[in-house]
This record gives sequence, C-alpha cells and structure tokens, in this order.
Amino acid sequence: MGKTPCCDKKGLKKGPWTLEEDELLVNYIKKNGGHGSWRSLPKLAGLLRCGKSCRLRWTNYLRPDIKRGPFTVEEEKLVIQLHRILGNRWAAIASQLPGRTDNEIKNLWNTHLKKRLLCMGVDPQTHEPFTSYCSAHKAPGIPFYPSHKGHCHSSNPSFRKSDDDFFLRIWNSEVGEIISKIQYRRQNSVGTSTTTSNQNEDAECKSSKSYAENQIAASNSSSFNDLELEDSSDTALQLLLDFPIDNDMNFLEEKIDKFTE
DNA sequence: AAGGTTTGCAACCGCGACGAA
DNA sequence: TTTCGTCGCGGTTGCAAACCT
Repeated sequence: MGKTPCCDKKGLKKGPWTLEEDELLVNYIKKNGGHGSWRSLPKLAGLLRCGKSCRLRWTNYLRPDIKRGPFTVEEEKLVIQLHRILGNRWAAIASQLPGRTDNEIKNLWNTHLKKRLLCMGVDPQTHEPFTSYCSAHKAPGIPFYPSHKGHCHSSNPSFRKSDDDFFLRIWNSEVGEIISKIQYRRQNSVGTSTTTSNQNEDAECKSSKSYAENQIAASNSSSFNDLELEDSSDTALQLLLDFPIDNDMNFLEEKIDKFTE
C-alpha cells in the first residue's frame, strides 16, 4: 500500500482557519458544484492548506446542512444507544443524526457522555456496569484517571465492593459526597445562572444520581437489592436515558429499528 | 488579582480500504 | 495480481477559555 502523504506539507498553513480561507473554500465548492479531488482542491481554490484539512473543514463545519449548537437530550440519547450498538463508529452514528458530524459526536462522547456513564458506574465501552473497582480501572481503552480529558476521578474504595446495585455504590462513593456538597452549595448560592463546564459535569452526576434515588424510592414494594444484577446494565442505561427530561423512548426505538433493518 | 489547572472543541495524524492503472 | 493514489475514519493533540485556589 502506498503510504505517501496526501500532500506536500512544505509551505502549507496549519491551525485554525480564517474567515477568508473559509470563504475561498466555500466559493470554490459552490462554483464547481462539488469539491472534486481534495488533494488538488487547495491549489485550485488558492488555499495554502492540506487537502485533508480542507475536507475536514468542509465536512465538519462549512457544509450547508450542518446544524450547529448544543445537542438536544434526544440526540444525546440516540448517541448513547447507537454507541452501544456500533461502538466507536462515529461516522455511522453521525449518519443517524441529521446535521451532526462525526467529529462533533466524538467530542460529545469524550467530553460528556462517557463521563456521565462512568459516573453511573457503567463502562462506556461495553455499556455494562462495572462489577468492581478493578474492572472499572482496567476497562480497556478507558483511562480511569485521565490526565487531560478528566472524567470521573473517583478513587473511593467503595467501588471495590461488589454491591448488587451500583447506584448504591455511587451514592456511597466520593461522587455522592461531591453531589451532596454541590446541592448544599447550590441551595446557598443565588443568581448564578451561568453554566460552567464543571457545573455541567456536576449536574450530570447529580441528575444521574437523583433520578436513581427517585427510582429506588418509587419501587417501595421491592427492596433495593431486588434489582437483579444481570439486568443492571439495561436498568442503568434505561435510567441514564430517562433521567434528563422525558421517558418517551418511542422515537429512539423507531430510529434503532430503522437502523438495524 | 494572579497563577495553576481543567475543560471543550477545532484540527491534525496515521492507518486501512478501495478503486484505477 | 500488484502497485499506487486517494479518501474516510478513528484516535489524539493543541490551545483558548473557564474555573479554581
């Protein structure tokens, strides 16, 4: 297989695109009714960029059908479900979310959803609950103490316990303590409407937990331990998918069915 | 207020697939 | 059948902004 670089990198610009460059690229594609060969496009369009860079910029940001802005709860649900089926096939997942790009979904997963699953004690790769601290720690491809993309930094030994219900573990863990502190802080703080990344992260954990708590309280006829471990993965995912706003999964089933056909 | 740390996201890199010659 | 050129995909990095102490 030829492994020659896609373009001569000498003299090519790297880093963030300027508005002028965006314009040049968009105008060229509009004018020619398509991009043609990405390799030759930069030269033809008058850009000092690698063809790959042009393709990335176009497919992820300049394409007219791209929907920018935050993901909706429904979209997040769909991403989680699709990830469970497809794994890290970002392009395949993106194809099921109109207007969303693989890069965008990848970022969403790595910065929000993965963290949320970890907070719930669910392995983001397998979508199975962690049965012990070790399995969580050793989960393939999941840095439990990531250096750069920090997620759930729990080192609480309570994760070692093989409690039947992982929500109880979470509740008894450092995460639970953090959540309690946040709730206390929020009760005592007024008018902070700005949502910071940390607050969002905390909120994600909080939402997961408070919802789980409600579920537990609601099932007063059965004890906490009645939740079967075998079903805990599905239960956890269901809880996760349900907690934000509504419980309507119909739209999701429809999309999944369509996908699996 | 300042310096250090964390986070989110845009962008890049390299591998593998695929089609053409 | 083999080689080469190109593209798409998934993983990773760099950097600016936000946050924390």
